[in-house]
Amino acid sequence: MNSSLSVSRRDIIEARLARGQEIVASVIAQEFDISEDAVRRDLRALAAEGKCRRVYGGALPLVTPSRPISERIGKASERKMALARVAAGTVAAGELLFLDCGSTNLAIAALLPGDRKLTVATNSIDIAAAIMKRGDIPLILIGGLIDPVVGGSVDASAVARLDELNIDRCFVGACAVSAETGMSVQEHSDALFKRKLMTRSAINIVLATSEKFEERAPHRIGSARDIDWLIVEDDLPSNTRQALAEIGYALLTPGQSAA
Amino acid sequence: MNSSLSVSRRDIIEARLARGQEIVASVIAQEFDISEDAVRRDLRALAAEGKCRRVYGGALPLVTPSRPISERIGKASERKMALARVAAGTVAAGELLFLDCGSTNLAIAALLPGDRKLTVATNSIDIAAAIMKRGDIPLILIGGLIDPVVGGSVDASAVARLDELNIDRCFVGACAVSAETGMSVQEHSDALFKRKLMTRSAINIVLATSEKFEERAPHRIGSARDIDWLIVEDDLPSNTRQALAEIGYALLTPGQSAA
DNA sequence: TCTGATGCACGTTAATGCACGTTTATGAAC
DNA sequence: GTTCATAAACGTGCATTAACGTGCATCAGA
Repeated sequence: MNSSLSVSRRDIIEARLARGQEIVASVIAQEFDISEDAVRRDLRALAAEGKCRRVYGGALPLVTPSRPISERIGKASERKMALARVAAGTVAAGELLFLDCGSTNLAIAALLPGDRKLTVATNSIDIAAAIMKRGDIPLILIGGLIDPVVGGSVDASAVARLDELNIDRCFVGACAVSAETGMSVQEHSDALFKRKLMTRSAINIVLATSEKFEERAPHRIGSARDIDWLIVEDDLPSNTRQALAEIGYALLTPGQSAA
Repeated sequence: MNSSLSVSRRDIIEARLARGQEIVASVIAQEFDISEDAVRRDLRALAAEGKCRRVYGGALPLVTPSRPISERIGKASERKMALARVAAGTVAAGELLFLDCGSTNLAIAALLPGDRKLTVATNSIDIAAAIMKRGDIPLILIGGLIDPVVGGSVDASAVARLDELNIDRCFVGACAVSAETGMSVQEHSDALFKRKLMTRSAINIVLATSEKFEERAPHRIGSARDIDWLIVEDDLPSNTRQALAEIGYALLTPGQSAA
């Protein structure tokens, strides 16, 4: 790739930090095939410019509230970011990912590792914009008539396009989740799209903030046997968590993933 | 012909930079079988012209490859807005419009009248985002593999989708325009897409700021007989304007439209 | 002859990797 | 809970390599 120029390498690191990603020195060293000394020098320089916070083992983005406000406004809460970070950590090199519509999945777009030859497909305009802004991940857009509520295409034409993809890992959005009724969404066509989508993916993952367990929605898209992982927050009540586990949901949480 | 050879090499480097590619001096030297000194001289000259950023080992495009289009969004200058206003004024009620990729067309998205039962189709992520943000115009998105330079899908899959649309009025983007060579763009696949696009639309309109007449681009997309209107700025030199008119371009300008 | 592009020689500078001693985090032993 | 050992990460200095700019000679085309 474009690793031959040291300045562009520093630009790449800076872009990742600006995106909110953590930088691990040893990972960068391996990715660009240079010694960790060189990486440390880059990180030191970036920290000197105030672009990041230097920590033992790498660098952290500084969460300045002064960043483009428009970017932060609609941006996911810290809790969604935590779920997204777990989700981004599950991806394997070379996979074709699908990011379904949804604000939590939008957070994933910014946090995906940039060094694993991933490809991202999506039907969401916002997620497409986020991936394109990164510039380091090939993007396949699923077109069709845009549903203004969903913020992406979920019509028959979009469903038809799914047959052209062999998805490795799919992050499915859901409006409401419960142990009893499974996962549901508001729109009928959205539900049709998601059901088809899950059949086209080897691995299906749903991210659900704790609010999702309070919500109800009319159109069911599936239950435990349809997905491989359910990523939930640390504060989800243990009885809810137990109920989910008994029905067969494989749970992941930020706390457990950090360990 | 030595000098013309040299010029063409520099043009090639410049075109690559314009496409967002990074330039490695040693690679160029080997590719053209010249010494690195000559390459460095080229890069120094380009940097002096403000065409690139000189770095140790080569050169980087000024706008980082990651955000080619999104950077330009901000400066949808008043001049582009003026062209876009003329364009938006041409639409008739009930039409299916197509907004091709391009910052000028992005400006149209915000200026379209909201009360004429329009439908908008586009292959541009940024334009889709703009239309969706309005919320008052139905939107059809053309999907496919996203070309990061173009900022939208222009691959074979996108071209195939065009057959499903009967477009009433299409605003086609162009990188370079001239009376002699017609309208051209940087990317090959983009050119293929635009040529097909124009055959699917009853009316084709191109918006060209005056800079477009100074630019050159490799891939021709058409000439006077392929479009119905060419919208240009008021300050376009009258000899250029006359040359265009003689060849058969039907011109529209903000001044004339205001009258 | 003149111009401009080129390649080469020269001293200079930037980026890197390695060696060295120091600091930090972690976990086991007490 | 404190102490201590250990390994990983750290910073610094240094040598090496690649790229740099400049000046100059050369060569082809005008």
